[in-house]
Amino acid sequence: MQHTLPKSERLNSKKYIQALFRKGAGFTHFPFKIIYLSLSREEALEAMNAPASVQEPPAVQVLFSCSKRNFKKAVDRNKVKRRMREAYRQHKQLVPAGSYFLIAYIYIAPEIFPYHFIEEKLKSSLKRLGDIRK
RNA sequence: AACGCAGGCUGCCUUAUCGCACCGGCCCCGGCCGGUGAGGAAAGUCCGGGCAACGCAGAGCAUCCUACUUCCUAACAGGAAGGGGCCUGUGGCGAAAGCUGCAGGCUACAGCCAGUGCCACAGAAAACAAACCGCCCUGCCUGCAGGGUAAGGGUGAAAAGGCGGGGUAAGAGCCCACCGGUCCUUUAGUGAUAAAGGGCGCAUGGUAAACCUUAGGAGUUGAAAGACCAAAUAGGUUCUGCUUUUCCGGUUUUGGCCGGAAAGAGAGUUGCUCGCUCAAUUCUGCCCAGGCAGAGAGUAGAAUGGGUAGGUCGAUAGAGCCCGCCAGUGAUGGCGGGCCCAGAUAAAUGAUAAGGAACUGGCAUAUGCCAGUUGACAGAACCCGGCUUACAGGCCUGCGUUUAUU
RNA sequence: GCACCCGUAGUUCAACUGGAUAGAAUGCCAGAUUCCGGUUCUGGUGGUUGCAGGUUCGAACCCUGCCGGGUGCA
Repeated sequence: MQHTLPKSERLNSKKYIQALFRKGAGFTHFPFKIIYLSLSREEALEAMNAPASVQEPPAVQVLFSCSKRNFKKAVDRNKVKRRMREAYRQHKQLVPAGSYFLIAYIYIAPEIFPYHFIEEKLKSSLKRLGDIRK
């Protein structure tokens, strides 16, 4: 499996973001809050916003966010989101394939942690997600 | 040399691997190859434009903004140069007050002799005036009355030009010299203004970041503007207010028809007024010859309810950047040459490693070795010109203080 | 992205559109009342008027720049 994270694997549909936050289940795994939602294949395809030529949607569409309340400066928000995205890219093979999912990672800690801490925490959170799905 | 303050410049570089966004090319149509990829403030959103829409965006009033002069600019509340005022340092003259040269800094700096308002407390009095103490004159009942007086005291942030001399009963620009003020003239300057001369004894303190006056300027809304494509749906329903008019001409459908003119609820234009533009003005019934009622239409307001949550353009070659020459004190402008430099849209710049460079500390002092750090403020969102604010370290300039040397 | 509003004791509000110790309620503290607590009464406490400049003799109020909080807009 490749360590890539193209646009098709990132959630960008306004409609499905709203659906995820309204209907999705979630848990807290410090320093993240994780919300996930299971989809059918057709829904996953629509959520991609991709051209009609694409037939197979990715297993997971993910989004990363952090609150403006905790980080007032845009630089800090960008830094946190980039670190989360990098950690997810390195370890996304931990999510087992088979069904279609939307996942939101929300950073809830009030301070910025170094990359390796975030990486470890994200790894363990992905394992926990896999257990839930079983 | 060290420290502090102010201003300006800079804001680590190179390469590799993995990954992200855009552009170009190839082709087996989703992969490969190549290129490019945050800032001086991208920030605050405080000014000024471009651009776009508003049915044509005209006049007056209101409202808001600006305010020494000249210039620069697409424009500006920005910038440059200059003038006036204030402050600091230092030198000269002088007994002092003060005057003046040089250097630096600050300056929302039009008008309170157009008008109005305000100036608490204190004080006699806070502005066409006015007598508390004091001073002087007169009268007599010898401590009171009448009068003169703004030099002195006291109050206050501020007391009716300042200071000296004359003058006087005591005083007072009452008179005079100097300084200040104001008006006029001349000269210099594009101008603010400056200098000189003359008139006026000068009856008119402060406040316009108080109302206001004068001069100049501003239409409103902002890319969630706006244009197009696709999808969906219902320019839906209910209630309330207002309007739905008049005249002229023709006519063998005469309670009708045709043509013309005015009016017209209301809407749009910036808050108001005018002006301009748009604008339903129809049908049926009854009474019987111009009225009533109903429906419909237009319009304003309120309530209630439904759909979409995608894409393309706008949108990245511009008042653009770099170099040189010329004009100008300068901001800036002109000419020539070269260059293409982010365009995302739940929102692209990250992670890791190596080398160099810089700084800090230690050993040691041509300089080498070892260790550590690469840090501050901060992330484009239609684009420009400014302003303001934030900023580790390094470099440069100016000023001040201390120490050392000459 | 754009437009707009508001900052006064710990809290909720005043302060005559510039005038002197910035008030009131509540809260907190102490005392009185009670066997104790509450209620009630008395006294006290608490403020860099968000911050920094400016205008003025004088600023919570006027002007400028920052800081913080909030609201609306397809």
